[in-house]
Parts: sequence; structure tokens; C-alpha cells
Amino acid sequence: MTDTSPILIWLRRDLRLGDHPALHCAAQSGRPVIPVFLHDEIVEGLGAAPKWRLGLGVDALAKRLEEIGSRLILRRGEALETLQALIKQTGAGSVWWTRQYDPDQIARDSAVKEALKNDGIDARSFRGHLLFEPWEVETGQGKFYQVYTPFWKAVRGREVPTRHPAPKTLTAPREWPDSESLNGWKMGHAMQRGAEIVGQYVHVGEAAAQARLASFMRDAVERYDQDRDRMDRDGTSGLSENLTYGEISPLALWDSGQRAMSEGKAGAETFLKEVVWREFAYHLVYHTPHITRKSWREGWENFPWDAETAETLRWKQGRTGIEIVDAAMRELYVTGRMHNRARMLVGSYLTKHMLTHWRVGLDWFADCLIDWDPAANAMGWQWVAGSGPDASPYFRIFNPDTQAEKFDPKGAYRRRWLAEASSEPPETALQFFDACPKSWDMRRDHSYPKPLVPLAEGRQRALDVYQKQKQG
DNA sequence: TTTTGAGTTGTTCGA
DNA sequence: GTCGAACAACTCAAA
Repeated sequence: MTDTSPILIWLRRDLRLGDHPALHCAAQSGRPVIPVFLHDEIVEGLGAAPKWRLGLGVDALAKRLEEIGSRLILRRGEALETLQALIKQTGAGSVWWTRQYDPDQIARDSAVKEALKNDGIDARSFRGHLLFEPWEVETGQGKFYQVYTPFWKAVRGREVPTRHPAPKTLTAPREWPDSESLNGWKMGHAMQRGAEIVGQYVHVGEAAAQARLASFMRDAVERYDQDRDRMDRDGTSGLSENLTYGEISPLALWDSGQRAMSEGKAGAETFLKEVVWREFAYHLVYHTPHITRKSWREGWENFPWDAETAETLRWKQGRTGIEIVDAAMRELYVTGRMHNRARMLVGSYLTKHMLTHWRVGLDWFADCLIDWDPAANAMGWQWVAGSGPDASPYFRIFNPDTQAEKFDPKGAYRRRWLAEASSEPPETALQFFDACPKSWDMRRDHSYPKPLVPLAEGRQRALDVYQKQKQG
């Protein structure tokens, strides 16, 4: 007997129609398909900016589904209960979704899967968020990789899954279940800063992501290996925002990158390596889930980092008195993003010069970044703090002056984001004062502070403390 | 089992 | 200005 019951496609961080194995499979089945997005316990726990940005992505996906004659059903509530209620209302026999790999989502998904299976439902997870499943990549001894370069060597020549075109139509159910209203969820509610400011910098949805990838491949990949480090240039792909919500698949990036490689474009391999860094972050978070909250490397739990202090606020406000650090922190607040190299600089300054716990930075990024990703954020912060992957953290203390000299030689990045860095600051730098909370009492006529921790002094202090840590 | 080569993104110093 | 060495050892991954 052929199953003709509807399939619920539960969408989470896979807000696209193309390269979507679960959706593709559902479309092929000929059964009615009911796409669903849940404002569940995971969404509830998101930081302000990611939650707001997610709302935009959900809206874009809903419109895209309407274009092919389908809908996106929205429900708020705990995931399992809400799915069970939907199953009851629709007579669905299947619930399919794209697999996630961070501990919180794994916990939710395995509980949901078990409960639904007990209810006799075909609950199934599909690949799609990654090129390689974390358990598909292992060392010669059958272990997971802890070092990036061998991981890269192990995967760079591998076949990746085949791509699936976006379905042209989806069979509608005989009757659509009720949907809540996205506006009613107020997903931008926790954003104190003006969403209208950050909103000027986002590029939302599958079509925008594909356009961005295409223009990057046309104009920038050639120079990517040099320009990606330049804070004063637009040399990065800017696709992290779309990747994190699944508005574009890593397969799309891989394909384009491989094509650029075969065309002999200089920066193509560096770009592919960056895509694989994302894979590596997920590899680590899957095999060592404690990386999201606790020191990844053993023996670092007792490192004498400070918890949140009054000085932390000055870091968040971009008032450390170190121009390149402050420019970056303001860029984060205004745009919801930060240049990759700048992330390392502010992370190094916080955890080394200021000797503040990386978790403080991780939490701030989780609140502010529209491209926040559970795996990449955790790996990045632990890497920069020295408690994470990579062999020689001891003497890697970024000197903001040296870095600025190298990667923002004329100060264009600093002037762009830091009003105090020029006499006639551009609109981008001034937007910070409109965006930041009133309670911060930040005004552009306030004088720029002296360094919170002077560079030489901070470096030496960090070296001393890290030296002690090393000696155990 | 043992050995060997290597490790994202740095900084400073001195030649 | 440019270059190589030192920083300080340890762990990982493969041969």
C-alpha cells in the first residue's frame, strides 16, 4: 500500500529550496508537502541579532514557497508538542528535516525523533548542512581530526554529494493547517539597536545569496588570497550570513570554488579552504560538543581569565582606546557583522590584553552577529584564546598596531567605523550613535578614551600569565 | 610500535 | 625596508 499522507518538512537552518535533500525527496514522492517553521525552544534561546535576522530569512522563504504554489506554516511552541499537534491536524505520516550538529539541536532532534517514531511516524533526518558528515571523515586510526591541515588534506579531493535543483512545484495538502503570523512573533523585539540600521547591511534569502556568490566568483575570488585579510577592502565573500541560515548550500560554494580552481583563478583554493574551515568547526562541535561552553583543550578550565567586568562594557562599546579594535566593535554593532581578521583582533585583545574570558566574547558575538553560527563561533573564540584547536597559542598575541599597518594601511576601515578617527566622520561611523542603547550614553562629541590596556603592558602581562599556564 | 614531520591567520629582534 | 630566527615545547597524524 502506497503512503499518500502528507510529509511535514520541518525547516530550521536550511531556509532554501535548492540543494535541499529532504525537500527534494519529498517533492519526488508525489505526496502532499507541508513546509513548517517552528518558533521552538532553540529559536527562543537565540541572541538578539540572530533571532531578528532569522525572522527575515523565514519571511523570504515563505515568499519563495508561495511562488511555487506552496506555503510555510508557522507555529510557536516546544518542538515535539507542536509537531505532534500538526501531525494530528494534517494526518501527516512523515516528518523530515535537515540534520544539525551542535549539542543543543542534537538533543532536541534526537528527542523528537524518538518520540515521533514511538508514535509510528516516519521521522527522518537528511544531510544538507555540510559537505561531509562529521563521522564520514576520520584519521587512519579511525579517530576524528583535531588539526585543520590533515583534515583539509583528507577531504579536498573527495567527491561531494550530488546537487538537487529547487522543486518547481510541491503538491499541496487537501487543506492547509492554520499558520501563525510572523509579525506576531516579534523576532526583532530583543534588538535594542535600530533594526532599520542593521537592516541596511543584510542580504536576505536564497536569491540574494546566489547573486552574491555569482558576483564574488566573477569579481573577487581571483584576488581572494590577498584581499580577504584586508579590512579596508571588500574582499571576502560575505556569504557566512546566508550559510548559517542555510539560504545557500555549502555544495553551491564548493561547486563554484572548484570551477574557479579549474579556471586557474588564484584565490580559489583559499576560498575552498575557508569552506572546509566551516566543515572542520562542525567536525569538532560534533565530536567534542563541550567546545561550545567549556575549554576544548584539557587543563584550561582554570586559566585565570576575568569574568564580565565594568571594562568589558568598554570593549562592547568600542571604547577600549585602541582604534582598530573599537572600529571593529562598532562595525559589529552597526552591521551585525565584522571582518574576519577584525574578529581575531578584538578576540585577542579581549582574552589576552584584557585577560577576559573568551566566553564573554562568545556570548557577545552570539547576541550581535547576524551570521552567528554555533560551531564557528565556538571554534573561533577558543582558537584565539588559546584553549582551542591549533598548536602554538602561546606567543600569538596580536599587536593591533602591526595588524592595522598591514591590513588597514591607510586607515580607511578605522575611519569608516570609528567617528573619533576623523574630523568629518562618514555616515557609517555616525550610525553607531543612533544604533547603540541610550543607557550607554554614547555621544560623538565625547572625547576618545586612552587605551584601556596599553599594548606593550598588556602583551607582557598576557605573556606572563600564559607562561604560567603552560607550566601547568 | 616508534619515529618523523608539521602545526591558519603572530611579533620582535637583530643582521 | 627585508629577512630569518627565536619564541617553547607539545600534540597530532601518518609513515
